Amino acid sequence: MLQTFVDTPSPLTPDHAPAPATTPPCAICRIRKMACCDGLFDGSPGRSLIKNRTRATAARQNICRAGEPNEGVLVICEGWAVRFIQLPNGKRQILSVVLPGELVSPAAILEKQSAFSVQAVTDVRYRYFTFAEVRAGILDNPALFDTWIRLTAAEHRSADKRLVDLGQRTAQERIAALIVHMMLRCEERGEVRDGEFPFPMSQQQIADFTGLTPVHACRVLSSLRHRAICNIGRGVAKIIDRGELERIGSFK
Amino acid sequence: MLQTFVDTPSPLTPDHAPAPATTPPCAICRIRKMACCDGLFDGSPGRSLIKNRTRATAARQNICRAGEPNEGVLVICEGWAVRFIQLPNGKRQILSVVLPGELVSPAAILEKQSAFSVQAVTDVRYRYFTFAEVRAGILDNPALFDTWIRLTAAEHRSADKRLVDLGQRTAQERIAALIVHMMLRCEERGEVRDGEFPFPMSQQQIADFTGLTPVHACRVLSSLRHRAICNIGRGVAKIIDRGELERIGSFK
DNA sequence: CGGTACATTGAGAAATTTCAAAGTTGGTGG
DNA sequence: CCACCAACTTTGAAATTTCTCAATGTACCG
Repeated sequence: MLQTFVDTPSPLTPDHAPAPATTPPCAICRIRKMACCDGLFDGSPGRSLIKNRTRATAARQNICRAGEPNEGVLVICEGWAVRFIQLPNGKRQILSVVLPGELVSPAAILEKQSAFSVQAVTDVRYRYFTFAEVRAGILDNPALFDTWIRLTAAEHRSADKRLVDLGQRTAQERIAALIVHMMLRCEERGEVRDGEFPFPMSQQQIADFTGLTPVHACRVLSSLRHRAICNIGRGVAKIIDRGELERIGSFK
Repeated sequence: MLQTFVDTPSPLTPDHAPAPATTPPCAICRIRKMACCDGLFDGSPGRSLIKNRTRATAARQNICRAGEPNEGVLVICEGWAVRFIQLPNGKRQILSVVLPGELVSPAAILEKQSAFSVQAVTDVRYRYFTFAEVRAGILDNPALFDTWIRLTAAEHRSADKRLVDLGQRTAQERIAALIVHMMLRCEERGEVRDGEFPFPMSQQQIADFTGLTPVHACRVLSSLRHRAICNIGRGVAKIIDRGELERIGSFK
């Protein structure tokens, strides 16, 4: 797995080759300045990230499963991951998409047992912080406390928005909203060029996120493509008519 | 049940009409021992609830609206309330049902501007704590910190469950899940007798919670009634076949 | 009483799912 | 380099779920 990650960067990994896991990756982390881990931990030498090894999981593999004891607080260093809940009948709901530099779930930071699973969308590099580190960091440092409050509140607002999405909006609106949302997040990271950005989610994953069947997700994507609004496929999203896409995807 | 409201004026009352309550309400609060406010604040005399007035809002009126500056941290003292988001097109999604003794949204505890609205389902009595009180309380007292963490994590797990509900389950399953969920919460409060408990939500509210139309919610409720599973109406839920209801409502 | 909000019912339309089959893609081993 | 395999995507047709519109019935309140 690790070998896969180091030797065969997927088409979606940045031009700069990913660091081998033995190099302190945070030192060269492209998004370190915007990453939660930077604000949360790099300041205190004793708790610096650098001494923690990263791990890797190949695309489409699970990083952790609901019900397993948590190893600590999970942060994605590189690649896309999704947080999801699997039902006994085989259906699953993707709860959120996690990008590099983000905590997988700020609100679940002290949960000893996870209520959700996490899957790698692309090849992913990630690391854990121990509960003790995180708890002490937050209680020691009021600024960290506020940062963490802000992250938790943001995650919560985002969950509320998703509820509105799933409860009140059509298939097309949900898919457009997902594309717009990912576009904005990629834009912040400087990953959008000529209206194109990495979009590694499969149609099955898009369906699991939006609460649709893969077949219907495919039809909606075809329709968006056919109407020259955007073209999603092969790991890349190309936005053609941004105004129209945002109009469809925004709350009405 | 809410005799104190008889003397509050008609439904045309301004939303923030204060309750006439001269009695310190927490002293007689039936659910005080299980309420978040008891654990969070009653211990410290300087911040005791007792000196804060409660306010009242009549059934079907809004307690606060999204976008308005928050007055503080909202706790429901008596009655049912719902947290919701209203879309410009008139649709709305109910995010959660809040019962007496509960914080309206633990994760939003320090948000100066609310992202959601709150509506009274029944006549409701409630109060605010100031941000300063809450923040100081949490930072001063590690036990409170942990309590609050737990509340936030629970709210978050609940939001995730609702996402699964809205994304993956049928109308009948969602409605059954709502009924079972409220039954369990009422059971904890000792409000279930002979399979009956208060259920003041209108069909419109049930629909807004489950992401259905009121007409379809009505059909599902009729079906449950017709099949002798449960009978929802006139503010009361009567559970007839609990096993079957739980089977329908639980994750499959 | 009379009105208003809420609940129920029917019929047809629209959105989404299901099932099934065929086309594509990318990776693997010969 | 090619053939093959597995996973993913696309398309069609029919079934199902849910919505919309419209009309009627019912409870509660002043």
